[in-house]
Amino acid sequence: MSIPAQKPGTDSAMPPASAAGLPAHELIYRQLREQILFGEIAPGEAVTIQGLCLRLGAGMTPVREAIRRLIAEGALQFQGNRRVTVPQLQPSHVGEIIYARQWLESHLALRATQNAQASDLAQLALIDQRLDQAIARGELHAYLRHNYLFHATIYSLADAPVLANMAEGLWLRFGPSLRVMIGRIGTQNQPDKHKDLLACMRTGDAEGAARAMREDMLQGMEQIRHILESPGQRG
Amino acid sequence: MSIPAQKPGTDSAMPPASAAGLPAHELIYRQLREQILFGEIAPGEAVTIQGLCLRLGAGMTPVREAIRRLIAEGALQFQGNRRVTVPQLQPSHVGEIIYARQWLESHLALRATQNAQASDLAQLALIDQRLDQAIARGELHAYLRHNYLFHATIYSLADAPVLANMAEGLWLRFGPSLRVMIGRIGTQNQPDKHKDLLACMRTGDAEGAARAMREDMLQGMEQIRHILESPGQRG
DNA sequence: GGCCCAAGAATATGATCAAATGTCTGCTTG
DNA sequence: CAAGCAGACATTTGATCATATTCTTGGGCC
Repeated sequence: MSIPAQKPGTDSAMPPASAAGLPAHELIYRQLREQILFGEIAPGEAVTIQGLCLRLGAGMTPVREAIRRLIAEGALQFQGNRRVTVPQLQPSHVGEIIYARQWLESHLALRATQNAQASDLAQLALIDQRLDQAIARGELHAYLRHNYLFHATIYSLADAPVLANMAEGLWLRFGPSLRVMIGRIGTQNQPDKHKDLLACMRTGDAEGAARAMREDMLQGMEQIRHILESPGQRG
Repeated sequence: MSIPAQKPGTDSAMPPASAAGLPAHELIYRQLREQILFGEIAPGEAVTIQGLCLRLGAGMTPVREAIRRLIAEGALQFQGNRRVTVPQLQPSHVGEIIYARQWLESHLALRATQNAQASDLAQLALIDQRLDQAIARGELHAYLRHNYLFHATIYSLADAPVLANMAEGLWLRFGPSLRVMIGRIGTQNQPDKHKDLLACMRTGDAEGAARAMREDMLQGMEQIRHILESPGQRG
């Protein structure tokens, strides 16, 4: 996704308010994206433009633009006759996503290992530590957010904007189902390969990092596939 | 307010235009997409909302939605200060796209071979025949369109919507530069592997089809990379 | 050369029009 | 007489437009 370029403003003091100065459609896009990835909106749920206008207290135009953008990214789908919903992930789609993430994420991890500075590794370790906290406390929202942040940080380290963009796009597709899966199984039963991955990155073992990333991804995706194929689809 | 809207049973004069009934933002999106892929708008060129409103004779809202969508797909980029342009492809991006298309297109060709019916193969052969005509006549526009159509048809045959979507998204990124490249080199010097690919598909040799597709892609992308790295970037 | 002002373009709002869905009523039929 | 279906209506929602507002930018003036 495109992080808007440095504010061409005159001053140097960028206030910590992250939401300052950005256009409304950008803010709405981010809010909706968050809610789809981590939050309130479940797979299969329908969203209405006017409902969002009320919920977010915004006008129609920015909401419409944000929705178009999310549809283009696959986070929402146009359900034929004017109805927009969060897509239900199909088991066959999981297979496609696994195939794509295998070569995307492993390559991104490889390149990130080659580029990573000590400060980057420290930041990743911090994120992973917070992730462990969220697991221990069973905090669903924090778990999802930090897990995503861990991967997204590696994407940005890879210095491969096109591939990173593709990988982030895939998160929007399986993210909602990931949330359902974790919500049902719990954060406790989520072993990850982040420690292995970080160890490889520290020693510069790019191939090993790629392998760890691939295994980490596979673990999660197979659980999603299992949930989707089991009876008792969401209600 | 209570004017009973006559049910559209009073048809009689339904224009055969295929573009009928679709919302304006969808039509504008398609027009812009065409123009970026095959047509008038060159890499680096800036597009203004109001300019498009005049050129396409549409209101602002549909134009804005179409632009957001194209930005999300990477066909346009948000140039910081409220300026929207067609991105200039960087040589490093070409490397990323090659890496992605290797996996994507070969897999899609493999699956398409497994799914293809005789009628599908006939349609592909027809497209390729028209492509050869365009090459022989040096028709740039027809060449680009049929080349894209050939690949897009294979994507749709693969029955893998997520991967096909990713592959089509990549076309929007290198399409404009492909047009520049062909425009400079000419259609004559564009050997393709389409005949090999079709032969493999006819015999059910999925692996061979994947290999041919990969080689076809590599030929084109390397030429794009060469053009980008050569002096005299277009202006 | 720097600052102010004006023009133009993008953002955002609300209103208006059209279409679709869901409901309600009345008629027909078993 | 009750139940089911059909047709119209009303409400909800999406699509589009005209307009106000803000921000950038370029030129003119001091």
